[in-house]
Amino acid sequence: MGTTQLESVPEPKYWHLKTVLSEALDQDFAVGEILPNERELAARFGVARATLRQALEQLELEGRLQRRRGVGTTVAPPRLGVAVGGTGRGWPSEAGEGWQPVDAAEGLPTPAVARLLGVDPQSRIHTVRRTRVTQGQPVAAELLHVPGGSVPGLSAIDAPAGPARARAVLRELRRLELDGQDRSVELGSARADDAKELDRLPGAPVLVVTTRYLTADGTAAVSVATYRADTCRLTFGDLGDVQIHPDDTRQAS
Amino acid sequence: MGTTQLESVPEPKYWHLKTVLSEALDQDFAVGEILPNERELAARFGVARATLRQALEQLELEGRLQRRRGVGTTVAPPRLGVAVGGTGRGWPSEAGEGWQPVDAAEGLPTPAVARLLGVDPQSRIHTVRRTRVTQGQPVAAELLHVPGGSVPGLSAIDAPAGPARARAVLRELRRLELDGQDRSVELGSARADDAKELDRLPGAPVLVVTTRYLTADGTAAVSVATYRADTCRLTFGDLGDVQIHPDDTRQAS
DNA sequence: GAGTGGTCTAGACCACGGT
DNA sequence: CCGTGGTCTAGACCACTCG
Repeated sequence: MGTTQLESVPEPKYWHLKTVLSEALDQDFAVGEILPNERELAARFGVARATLRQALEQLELEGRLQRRRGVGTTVAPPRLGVAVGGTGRGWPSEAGEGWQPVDAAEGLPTPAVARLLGVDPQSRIHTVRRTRVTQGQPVAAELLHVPGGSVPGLSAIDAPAGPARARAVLRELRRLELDGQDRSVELGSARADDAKELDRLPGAPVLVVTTRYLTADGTAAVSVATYRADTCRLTFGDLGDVQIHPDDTRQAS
Repeated sequence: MGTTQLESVPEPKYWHLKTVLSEALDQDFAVGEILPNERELAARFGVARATLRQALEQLELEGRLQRRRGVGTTVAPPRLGVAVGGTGRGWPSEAGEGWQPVDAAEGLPTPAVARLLGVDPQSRIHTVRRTRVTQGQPVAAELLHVPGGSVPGLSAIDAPAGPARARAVLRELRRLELDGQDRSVELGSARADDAKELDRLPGAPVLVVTTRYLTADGTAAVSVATYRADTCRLTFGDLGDVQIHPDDTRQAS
């Protein structure tokens, strides 16, 4: 009788821990505040550090925490709403939306890019690297692939490597008349070079946005942008303004 | 002299392991094939099981692997492209696109939902639960929130709990004239109930798609859909057909 | 019951950021 | 230099699936 049915379906420790921490974050901590270090938190909750870390990992994945080696764990601000534009907007903008051209180069496409572009894998393409910064924070790294054949003026570009060359390619690209766009979003993990641009460790979770730019002739360019999944909320339309608290967005009915 | 500079920037073991495994998956394994178990793989690569698991975790996050307790680790098929519709499509379809109504209930909104709907947190709303199935696989679980005030016929619904009631609410909803939509995508982790519908463990990575349905009167409904991040690629437009191999989509220029 | 992945422990050392 | 989070180990036990 007196026996209450405790843990009949024993919740994993890290899961329970995550819940407890999540509530503590809401109530007892302000954005930017530093949490006690992992060893102390683990001791305080009576678990191994690895278990505590599993809980922190989840919370970081949900955008609640930010961890930096050598510094500590801080409470993350709400995710930034970054607009990625509805279908059929237009060419990639130059200065707008925080995009910053980094460099451009010529080379062979990967099989997947060749397939997306609908070109011969052996044909040379131009690749523009851009970075997107919002409110001082790097949020995305992009590779924009343009087949040499789709833009006439491309081969004439003689700007030296660097932002100037990237801008030149983009300028040529915008001469074309755009018919529409195609977009897909999936989860990925940051490659070493992207991670560096995003100020994260390799393998960090990212949202990979693949965009096809279509003209009457077919696919004129393909962009693959990797957004920081921990700090970003991709918006299509006007939802960007609204504050969404990550944890109570969804509810049991 | 004879000393080659090995590991001058020592790559983490699990990262290197991931690369090796990734290549092995491309070359030596077919989709659906079962890998050796974790203990054997760890032994074969000379690492602790935890380290091996860290590599597997990443590969699963990228949609390359599928792990099921009691069964084993299998090679995952390419991600399913699931259409989530461009901005301004229309009301949620009933039978189309694999959506299946599950249930409907009345209750109070969470603060976040109330904010998205622009209603008083104390007002009662209807919540419809739906599941989306594609090619026999559950890919998404959705909660559709409808304020009682926005649809006149809603209070007259007397269908018993279950799919019939859900269909009734959707039917009433479709009477309204839709002005547009708003959408955002972010990373999250599956709540226990969603995880069950998606056939995953709680905490599994999901893509949370929040949609606002707008009429002349304001926000008529809000949908929060959680898609399996491991198996799904969300598509906006016509990109759904194209095969994208997860790993070589992005390249160094 | 045998075999699988999932959780957890108690340590150790490393890489990085600030002082 | 110290303190932080990041990696890694070698175990143990649990929960699940299936024959």
